[in-house]
Amino acid sequence: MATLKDIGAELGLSVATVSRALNGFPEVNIKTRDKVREAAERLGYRPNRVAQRLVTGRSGMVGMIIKIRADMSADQTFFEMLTGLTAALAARDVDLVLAVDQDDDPVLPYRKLMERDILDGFILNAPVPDDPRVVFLQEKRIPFVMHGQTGPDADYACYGIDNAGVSEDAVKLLTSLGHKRIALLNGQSRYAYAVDRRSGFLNAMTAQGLNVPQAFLCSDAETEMQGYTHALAMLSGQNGPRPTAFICASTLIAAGVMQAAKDRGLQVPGDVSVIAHDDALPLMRAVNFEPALTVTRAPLRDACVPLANLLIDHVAGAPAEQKMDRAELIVRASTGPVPNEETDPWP
Amino acid sequence: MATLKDIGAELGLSVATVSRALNGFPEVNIKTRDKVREAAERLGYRPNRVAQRLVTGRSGMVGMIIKIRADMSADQTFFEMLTGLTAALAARDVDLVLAVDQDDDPVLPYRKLMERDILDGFILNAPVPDDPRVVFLQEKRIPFVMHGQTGPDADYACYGIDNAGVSEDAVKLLTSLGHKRIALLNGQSRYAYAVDRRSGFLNAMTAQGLNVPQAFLCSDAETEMQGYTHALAMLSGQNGPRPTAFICASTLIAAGVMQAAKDRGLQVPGDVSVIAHDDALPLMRAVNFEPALTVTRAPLRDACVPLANLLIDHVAGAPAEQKMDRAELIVRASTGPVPNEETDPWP
DNA sequence: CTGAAAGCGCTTACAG
DNA sequence: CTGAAAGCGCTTACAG
Repeated sequence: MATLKDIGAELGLSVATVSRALNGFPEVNIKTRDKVREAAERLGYRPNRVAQRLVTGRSGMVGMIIKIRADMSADQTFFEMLTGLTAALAARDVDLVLAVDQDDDPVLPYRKLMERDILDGFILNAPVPDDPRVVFLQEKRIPFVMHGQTGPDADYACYGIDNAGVSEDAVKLLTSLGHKRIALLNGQSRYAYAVDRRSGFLNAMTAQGLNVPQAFLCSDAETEMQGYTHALAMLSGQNGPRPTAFICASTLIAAGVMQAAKDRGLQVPGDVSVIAHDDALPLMRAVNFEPALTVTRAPLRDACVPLANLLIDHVAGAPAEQKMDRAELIVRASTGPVPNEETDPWP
Repeated sequence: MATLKDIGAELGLSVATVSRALNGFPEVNIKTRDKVREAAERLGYRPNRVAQRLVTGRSGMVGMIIKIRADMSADQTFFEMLTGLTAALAARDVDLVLAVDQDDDPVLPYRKLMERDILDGFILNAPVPDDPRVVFLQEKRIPFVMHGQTGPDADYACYGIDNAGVSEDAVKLLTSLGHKRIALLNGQSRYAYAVDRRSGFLNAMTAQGLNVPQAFLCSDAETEMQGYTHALAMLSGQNGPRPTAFICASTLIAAGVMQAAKDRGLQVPGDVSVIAHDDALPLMRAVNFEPALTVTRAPLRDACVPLANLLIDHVAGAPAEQKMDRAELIVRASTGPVPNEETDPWP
């Protein structure tokens, strides 16, 4: 393995100059710089990360701790994040170390990893209200970034989409189509995103002068089966009027809803409109739905770049930054005008 | 953060002596050693891994590349391995870096990671015949360990269970109970373990003088649904005689088989015996089956310790070693004597 | 614009 | 049994 010294010897330059040239320091003579780069290329030089890390005092590694749930519906999400984060971090020469949380105490795995003293910071996900991990890491002054929006008052680095906005966009689209009886099939209420989606939904409905019966709200695991079960119950009409539209927390839930509509003999979007939030997971493409699914779209993988950059910059000393993006509304074929009550098979 | 120098200053010793004491070198005076250790403890000393790595020339990190399949049945397995490997490696101060294989070329992700020049070696799994990853890594002289047995002639580090033996044990148990018509619901035939299970099965049957009709052999994804479907077909009796016993590649498949038996109105083990290989995944416990499942048992997590140690020793210069364990046969309630042909509901 | 030097925190021959 | 010294490969003030 070629080192700076080898290049220096080759060119009759000091390692200092070689280092500066390779790192693009402006004071280096441009001809020198080019000579150095050419030699580095030719000798197959690659910087020794460990040496760089020793001198900069950073390990170049960040950690992520994943919680294993019996609910395996999170897996696609996990692999998608893993793929994206690995790439986004690698682009800045940072490696990701994973650990599995097997404990009841949510803070313990973070403590254990820090004791090994090899990490510069952490990436957290699935924030909950008053997240104990946040309290712990802030107290220990350990850099981290949170995936997910925990409110504008967050005093730590975080990136996420505007989840209240997701619900607002869906409600606006549906009400513009005349829908009044709109159901929300939400994610589990212990997660911040589900809380935000719910409040965004209720606020938007209220703003339209619409009232939401309790029976139109549910929070559950994001599986196809849950979507199916809840939609089937709501569409039975046994607990009062049926919804004419569903806002689904995920495309997986939407798949269940569409099956339920079918099993009830209802057309989408003729009788029932369906809109879902789309994390753009490769195995569940909204365009391939029949009919193609209207979505609020925010590819999970896209979140990885800001997450990686926020964390790396923060580790390097930049202040903790909060960043939020708005999901994109993509209208496809699963949403349509509210059905005419006269042609409604279950008036 | 306290350093060796700090401890030396505290005690009036050189960093060399402190280093030796902490690393348990035999030449150090025992009193000195104890003093040093006490001071290290008191000052909260923890060695700087990066510095250690620079001087030893190793990164202290190994990689694993995971392939993402549409077939999500592998997930439990993945998380189980991740958990076990992380722990087993951490016990020897090695970190695991994960990457996701998104490419068609199975070798590309290994090449990419090596170019980043941060890994000491790799852990591979799911070997296939003439594995191209093995060819590549051997050619580049990159240390690795394979999870899975690829034959006694392997000239690289590997650890796995005796998969032919798994089938042999199952066949021996079942034939000792009088079974002659035994079906094998195997994993996908592109994997080495499935090949070994199959040949072990056929050899053991032949050794008993028993013949296996083609209809009693199948290779498929290891899902409950596949177990259900194949068992249901075999138990229909439409393609010739029904099997009286099933050997299943996994407990998940066995769950499907037991459901199929139930749906056909058959008792386990009265009419049909079921035995499965059990990786001891936490979410699919063989003891909780109804009836409790007879298994060949080899907890996946147990494999992680030898894997980690084989790799780390190999990285440190030890020769590549092949190690194989035998699964444990645990007889529970799902296997019983072959049914009397007279009482057999479908003779 | 470039170089000599110090230093990051450790390990390990080499002396004594 | 212990210490002084060199060195792992880099970065970065400090001189010139």
